[in-house]
Amino acid sequence: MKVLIVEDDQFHASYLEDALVEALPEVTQIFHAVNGEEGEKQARSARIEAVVMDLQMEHRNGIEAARTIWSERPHTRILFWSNYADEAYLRGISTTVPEDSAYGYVLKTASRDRLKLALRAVLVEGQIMVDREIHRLQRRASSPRNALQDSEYEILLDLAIGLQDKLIAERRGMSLRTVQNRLLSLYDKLGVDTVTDEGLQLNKRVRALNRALVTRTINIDSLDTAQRDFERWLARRG
Amino acid sequence: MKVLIVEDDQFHASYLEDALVEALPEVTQIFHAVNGEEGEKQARSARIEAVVMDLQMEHRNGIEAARTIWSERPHTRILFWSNYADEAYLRGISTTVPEDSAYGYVLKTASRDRLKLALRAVLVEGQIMVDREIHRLQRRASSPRNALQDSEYEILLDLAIGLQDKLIAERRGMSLRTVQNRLLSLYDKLGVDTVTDEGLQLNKRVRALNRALVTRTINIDSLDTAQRDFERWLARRG
DNA sequence: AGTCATATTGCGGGAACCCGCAAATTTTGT
DNA sequence: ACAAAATTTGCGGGTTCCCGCAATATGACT
Repeated sequence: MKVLIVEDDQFHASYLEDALVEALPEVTQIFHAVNGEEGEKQARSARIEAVVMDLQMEHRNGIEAARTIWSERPHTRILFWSNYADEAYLRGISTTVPEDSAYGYVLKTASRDRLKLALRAVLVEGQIMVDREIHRLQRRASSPRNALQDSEYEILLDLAIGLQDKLIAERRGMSLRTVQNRLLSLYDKLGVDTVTDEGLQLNKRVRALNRALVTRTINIDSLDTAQRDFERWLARRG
Repeated sequence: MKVLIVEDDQFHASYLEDALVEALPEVTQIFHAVNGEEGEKQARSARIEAVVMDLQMEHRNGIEAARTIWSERPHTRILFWSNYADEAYLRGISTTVPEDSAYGYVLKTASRDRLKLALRAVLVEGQIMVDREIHRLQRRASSPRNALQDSEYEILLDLAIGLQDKLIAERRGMSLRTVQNRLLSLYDKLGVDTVTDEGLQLNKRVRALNRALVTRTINIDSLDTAQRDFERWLARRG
């Protein structure tokens, strides 16, 4: 069995490799990549079927790499291994994972035993395994109150890359007023208090982005991704 | 010699400890802390004079911890050890470091040898040692063109936490128009192109925050810090 | 002292933003 | 299928934002 480790931090990579050989005797070969782009290449050329993937990486992040890997070989089993329980990454995963492929999500703070368990469950047994901490977030994200629905999340990203109302309306096919309504509920859900105790006004848009970042609803990677998505849309639009 | 390691990632902490005992035989005791707050406490209670400090931490980041440690014992030698060459952290350090204390800045991607060298240079010899990558950033930050001056950086933070022009003007003691001028040059220096190739307009404020984050001029920690600074100012203002 | 560069400030106007109100449309529940 | 609930949309107005223009103020250099 061939396993690919995609991880830019050398310490974490070697720790992972150790855990891997301990936990899975069936592993015959271990490949390494230090960023998403390289990960995609190796997965392709070595016809990898099991991957352990960091999410935060310099060149192309784990979500994007997973997306292309799955598009080329949908049965690839991918265990995500990340520092944070970060809603931005979660959304990326749940919209990406193919119908019948196995994946898992483990935090780097998990014990070695739990990591080994997840390695076996996902890479060998083909199960779905998600860290409880993450799962809590996922539930919150799918409960009605206080959580962003996908359409609101899209608009949040649009806002975050600096689109103005009119442009968002065009991109998402809504009227101007609807966009503004969405923004209102976004402000509400993000807890944007536009007025301080002293009655001072704040800039809502900036405040919304600020809150979204601080609460880890989005992260800097997602700004990057959203920007590229937008540019692709621009190009198609002509 | 007693050394305190402040680092929330266990792998990095143990790697650091290994390097420390290899490089500095004069080390007699090693203390550990997993966040800034705990770091401050240990430094105080154990009267630590040498610290290796991660910058990115959950509870209180390295800059803030260093600030209080230095305020209590200005001769403490601190080696910062961080993942990123991040301008936001840099500004924090250069405004914090006392006149006659030693410090250093090493990237986690540096080789083990370079780390050991820095450990000796800073903690034992009391020298200043800054990774070349960082130094490049520092120079760029102090060269006239294209770099933010401190007053612009302040305004960037104000913008980033959502203050409107009028409030910034009050806080910084300038006229409204001056604030707007500052914002203009800020937009310029951050490379905020408000207009896409297709002639579409973008929201400058949000765009500015976006760019500042993506170029690592500021980071999410600094949003947090700036917010607290603002609240302190609010309280004083009454 | 005098000249030139740079910063600060006021004024004014067009565009964007925030949002209340009310009508039209879609979705949901039974 | 029908009513209630939620969403979408248009209109309009009060703010805030962006910025050109021009008058002062401040600083630097000779």
